[in-house]
Amino acid sequence: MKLATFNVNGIGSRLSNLLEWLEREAPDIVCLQELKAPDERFPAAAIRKAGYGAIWHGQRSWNGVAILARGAEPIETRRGLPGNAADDQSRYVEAAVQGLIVGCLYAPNGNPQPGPKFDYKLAWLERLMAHAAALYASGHPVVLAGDYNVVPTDFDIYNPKSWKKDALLQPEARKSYERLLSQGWVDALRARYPQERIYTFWDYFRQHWPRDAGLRIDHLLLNAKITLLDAGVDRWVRGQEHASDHAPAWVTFSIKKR
DNA sequence: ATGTCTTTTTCAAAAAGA
Repeated sequence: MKLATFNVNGIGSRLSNLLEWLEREAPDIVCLQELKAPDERFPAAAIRKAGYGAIWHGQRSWNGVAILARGAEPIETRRGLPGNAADDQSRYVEAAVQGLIVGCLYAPNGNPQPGPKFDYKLAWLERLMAHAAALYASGHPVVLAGDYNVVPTDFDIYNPKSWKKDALLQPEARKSYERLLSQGWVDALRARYPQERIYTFWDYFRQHWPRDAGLRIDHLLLNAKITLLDAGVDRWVRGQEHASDHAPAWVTFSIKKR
């Protein structure tokens, strides 16, 4: 089983890149973030034609998340994180698919910090943590995949110097991610590559992609019911014409029998 | 401070978020 997460940065302008990637890599399950489209503009027909069932939680202009399943229909188990009924940003959707629970998330960026956006980010991560604890303990195999907007350590960025004040590197955000992991989750990319630098995002500025000046902010977290087989990043997608600023990250795994 | 891209309002150019 192969599950991938891909921040597309606009499903409307990225559809051809997405379809080419789906055809070439054929992941079984896909988590998408930053659709930047309301529900009625999700390209369900094109995705179905590519062989995928889908659920989505869109929003005009910003955010938006979706879960795709090759040759199957994801069964939605949740839309939106619990814990704040007033939160109307589309950043979480969850489904039962292929025998596991998949949580697809797009954490707040949090810039500028300090400020209300950073406060919202930390509060959102707290809510994620509370829900993740319940999922972890549910007895089901669970994968939590998406754009966490957290660079976990200085080893997860080409050079932290110019990002020291960025919300993605703040100690509070890093502590949140660390506390989440301490519930028992396996960070698939780091587990697979303990000694290598591995990135999932290269911003559009300052020639970051040609210089391989990347950040690791897209993460795939596995609970104890899942056995990690392999993981990686489809870097070729970032090198395409008209690419998103993120590349897809993926994991292959099996589900434990007991 | 800057860099670049996407979306929205509105139908060109600029603002805002990332």
